[in-house]
Amino acid sequence: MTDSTRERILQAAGRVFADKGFQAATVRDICQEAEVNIAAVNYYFGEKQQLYVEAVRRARELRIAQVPFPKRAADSPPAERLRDFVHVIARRMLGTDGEPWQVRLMLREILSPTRACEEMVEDYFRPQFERLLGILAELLPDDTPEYRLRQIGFSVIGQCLFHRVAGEVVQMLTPPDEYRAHYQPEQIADHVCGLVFAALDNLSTHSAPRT
Amino acid sequence: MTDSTRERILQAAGRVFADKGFQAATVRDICQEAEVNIAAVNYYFGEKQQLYVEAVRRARELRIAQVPFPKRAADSPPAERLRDFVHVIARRMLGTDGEPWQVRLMLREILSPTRACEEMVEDYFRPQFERLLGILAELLPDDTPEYRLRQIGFSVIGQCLFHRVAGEVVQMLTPPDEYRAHYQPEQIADHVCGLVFAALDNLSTHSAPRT
DNA sequence: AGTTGTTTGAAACGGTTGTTTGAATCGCTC
DNA sequence: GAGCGATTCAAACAACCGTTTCAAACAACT
Repeated sequence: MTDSTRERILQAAGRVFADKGFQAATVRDICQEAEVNIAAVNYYFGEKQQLYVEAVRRARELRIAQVPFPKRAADSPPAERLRDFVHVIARRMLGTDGEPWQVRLMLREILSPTRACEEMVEDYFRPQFERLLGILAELLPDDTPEYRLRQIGFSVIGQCLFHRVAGEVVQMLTPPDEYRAHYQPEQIADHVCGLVFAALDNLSTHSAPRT
Repeated sequence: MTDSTRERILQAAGRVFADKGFQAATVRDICQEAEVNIAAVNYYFGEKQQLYVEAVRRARELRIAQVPFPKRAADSPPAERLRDFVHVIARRMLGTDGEPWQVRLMLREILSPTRACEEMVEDYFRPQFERLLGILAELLPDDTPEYRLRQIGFSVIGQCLFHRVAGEVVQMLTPPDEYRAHYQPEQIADHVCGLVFAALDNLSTHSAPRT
């Protein structure tokens, strides 16, 4: 919001932490990026660790604001709501709109959680995941056990997150023109939707899953 | 193989690099873990960077040796070969047999590739991925385009890798008893197989994928 | 035993780190 | 404009980093 010194430090810290990690990022790097004196970090945040925690929080806030959920009637068909959901999380994770450091910083926390992670899970991931489970419950037979809903939910998220985690390896394994043609966020979301819908169709008609 | 100084350094380096990252891991940490003098690192590897590269390579070699592919007739049904494949990569990524630092070190390379990554992709990921594509080609209609095979292949791997990347977050989002009951590597593999087989069934009967 | 090349050891080097200091500067009220 | 708290600045601090040094210990062969 305000373009104050404190805010400039927070965003510069986000960028530097995101592509170097906590240890490798130096407060001198961050302060140079923010065009601020070195002592400002200790003045505003006390220590490097605290700056990191607040930078992670800010990254999450900015990212959510950039790609909000579309307004849609709560009684629209569940298939449509699932499609919306996948597209939104794909764009949040992979989208080139906004700045990439925000998601990369969050990803670091997912991979090796620090103190900053608990807050991110409770305030952000959990409500989002509950929303997904609600949609899946409508698409599957009523007797589907909770644990299967969760497993399928993780499969949906996992397929999207994979391209954020392993994007560079995906690029090495895919011919360059094919990569450019088929690995935009929207297309990945479409593919995930297609695969999941196909599976759900089958799972809800043949009620017993394969063993 | 040999329990020489050099080998002890390599494995200690793997452990320390895996849970601290390249920068945060100090050669003093590594040498203390390996019970060798600090100078030994420079004697055997010249510099820290080179030690890192060789530690990543050793991690991969050890991990592959621990969970080999099962011998199976090449003309066995493709569905069976897919099941084998998923179970092997799930056990390699998530399995508690062997030591966990090996996979975590490889994961760091996937997330932010350094020089050590190219070799890992070409020698390990690419042949493994090609094997998967070959199986998928047998399970899908002949006119399925290459790019769709690859997308589905990434979906298979993505669902498994997710539990390695976000395992700790999954644990936070799942009731403890449910987690213990349903998130062992074998069960995750079974779930992925179930979902993928259900989708493939549907995609190969209704030849045109949903748009 | 003596010689040669390889491996280990303790100590030190220069450089960078996070953090602190104390003075200088700003923004404001009386 | 004097006073005062909030903010910025250059400089320095001790601690730690990767790397080097060089002598001691070892192994193998004549």
